[in-house]
Amino acid sequence: MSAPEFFDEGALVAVLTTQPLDRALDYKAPEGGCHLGAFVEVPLGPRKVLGVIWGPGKGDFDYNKVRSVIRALDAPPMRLEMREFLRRAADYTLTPMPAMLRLATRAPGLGDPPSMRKVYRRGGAEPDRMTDARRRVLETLAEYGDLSFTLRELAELAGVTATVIKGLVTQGAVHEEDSPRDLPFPRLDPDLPGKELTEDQAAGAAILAAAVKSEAYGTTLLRGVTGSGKTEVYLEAVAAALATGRQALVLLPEIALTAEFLTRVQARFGAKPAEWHSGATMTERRRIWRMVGQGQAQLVIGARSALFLPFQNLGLIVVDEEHDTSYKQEDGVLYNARDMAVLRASVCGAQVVLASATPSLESWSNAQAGKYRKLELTSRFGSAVMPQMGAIDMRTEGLPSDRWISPQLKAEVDKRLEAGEQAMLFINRRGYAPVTLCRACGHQIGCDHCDARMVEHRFLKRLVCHQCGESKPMPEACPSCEAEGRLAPVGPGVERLGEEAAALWPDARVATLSSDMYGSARALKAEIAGIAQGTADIIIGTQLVAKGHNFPNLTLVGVIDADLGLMGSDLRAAERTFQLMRQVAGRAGRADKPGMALLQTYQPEHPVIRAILAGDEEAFWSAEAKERQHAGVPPYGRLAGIILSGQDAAAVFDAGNTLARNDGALRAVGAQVFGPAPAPIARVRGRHRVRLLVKADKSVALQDALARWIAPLRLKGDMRLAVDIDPQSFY
DNA sequence: AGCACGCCGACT
DNA sequence: GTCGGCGTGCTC
Repeated sequence: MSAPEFFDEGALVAVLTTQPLDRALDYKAPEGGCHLGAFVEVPLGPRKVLGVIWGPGKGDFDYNKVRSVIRALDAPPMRLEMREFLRRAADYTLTPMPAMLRLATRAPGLGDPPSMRKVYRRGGAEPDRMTDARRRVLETLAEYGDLSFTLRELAELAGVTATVIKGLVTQGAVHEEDSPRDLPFPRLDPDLPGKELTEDQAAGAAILAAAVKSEAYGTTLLRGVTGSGKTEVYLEAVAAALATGRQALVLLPEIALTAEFLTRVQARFGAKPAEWHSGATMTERRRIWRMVGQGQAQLVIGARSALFLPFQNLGLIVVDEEHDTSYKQEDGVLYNARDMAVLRASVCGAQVVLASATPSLESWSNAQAGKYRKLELTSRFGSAVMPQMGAIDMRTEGLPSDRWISPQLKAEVDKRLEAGEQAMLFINRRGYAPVTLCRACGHQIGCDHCDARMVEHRFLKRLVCHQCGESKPMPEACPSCEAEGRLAPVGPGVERLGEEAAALWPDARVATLSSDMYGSARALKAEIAGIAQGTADIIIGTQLVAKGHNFPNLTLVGVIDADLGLMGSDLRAAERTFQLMRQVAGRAGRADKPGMALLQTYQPEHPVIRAILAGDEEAFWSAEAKERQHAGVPPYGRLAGIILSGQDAAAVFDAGNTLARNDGALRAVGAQVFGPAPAPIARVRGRHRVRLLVKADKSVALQDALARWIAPLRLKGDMRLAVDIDPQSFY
């Protein structure tokens, strides 16, 4: 027995709102009735709130008190598969449904009638007098044929003021009309010839295209080293989806690198796709949300939240750089976009492509177990080869404590400079120095709100907390002992490395790339594009440069501190270091020149460093898999974090202890609790945080047990509890 | 999330 | 008396 698809006026309907209520509420269907899944406006207390018709009403509320839905909004109803996706995502992440629904309704003016704007095109009449300015306007319009423009566009193109155009409108020579502001995206043409593919790539593309055409769920792990043409291959899967009239979504981890990507999409399909990210304006967001819902955006390139757009006919989701940690949302609703992509695809019968040169151990083991199809691209495009890799043993380099570029690395950079090639020095630390120490009393400057140290940013002339974003001017005197002029930077950051490089190579052009040094993503994109064209000889960069940019003239990558990330208790530390090193190394020698990658390390015999140098990925993954299997941790066991936070440290800890003591629901399924312990970030914006870790066997229905476990806990005051399924950060 | 209700301490 | 703190509970 299936739910009715339509409810007549006055019928009882259950409405899920975006307000944090724990269940749907009954309402009467509005005048004219409403569809199942319809976006509606309902009265809630004194307010009007957004909701979705979730099903027939339960009828367990005093009928006389049931109020009516105000109106159904002008948007296609939420599809069954979307509701199913939200429900299952909520179950998996233990997120309340309203919070899940909020993710799916993140578009402003969702119910507003289409907003209009004035556009201008050639009118039938001729102006009474012809002037230079008027002629330019008419010529511009003639040049572009039937197209129409906004006032501003036309004025700019013709080089006239708005007054001139308005004058022509009164004469009838230019026609003014209203047009919907939210325009459909230009059609993408999947039949345009793509880049020529190698045999290897063509075979992979054919497999993916066939999978997409099956219109059934399936996940493929697409593995290929940098430059192996992963993008070209999965764009053929996109082409297959578009050719069968279905929509496609490409998720990217870092919005800063979409410029290059968009160019490639445009080259393949002849037009730009929709671009969904946090920096988009309200207007853009609304346009994309609407057009996706009307099927008039065929392809969306986006950050993780694009997963919650109202696709009508989704056939393919690509998760590029699937191992990237930024796919894990770390505040608000805690979800991993990679996993949710697989869930969404399985619900709507779409294909997933997880693309990476260095997959996560999770995906690797799923492929190994046969749950995912495995596709490998082995040959590199063109004549480039993988770089020659080597370690620099820092124990024998004898560097002073305020210098980080070893003589050996310097010598190699010198060679590149002489040859007119580019070198990159990589360090995964933003700012100037990670620690500011008082030489008089030993005090380290920390954040007033968090338990993190403040990082000096000389570029901004401030101390910045990388945890909460708090910043303050660099003080003259020590805040603890008030000694003046004794504060000293300790340790390297990307800015300080840039300084050292500028001193070592005074005649070279040194470019320092760090996300916080550019006012906007646009400025950063422009800088990166410039560097690729050769505006710098030495590139100093953070994380940012490890991600997918193509620098054709780059032949040397030096990793300043390859040991960063090998320390600590993070279960994924080794995996992450391995991935990062491989990616950085992949930057070198992409085009027609052989590359070299040098890792500065104090522990050259460490298994991770050795695996990287040997280039033996299978050996690394097998060893790492064995370790995790032995420890019973993901992906061979299950982990969940419980984070309690509040103003009162003692109360938060007490609540944690209460939870830990009453762990019957967990023991019943054989799960263990560890903690409470101070959370990885023990204090954020003045709130104390305590974490418990729950570890269980892979076969355990962990979410159910967790829900039963935390249900009896009554949180007082401002205390909050968040469940983090599959936590990513451990320190 | 808001907002009302209600139960205690400090004031005109 | 009553103003206002914020803990508790409700919203169809």
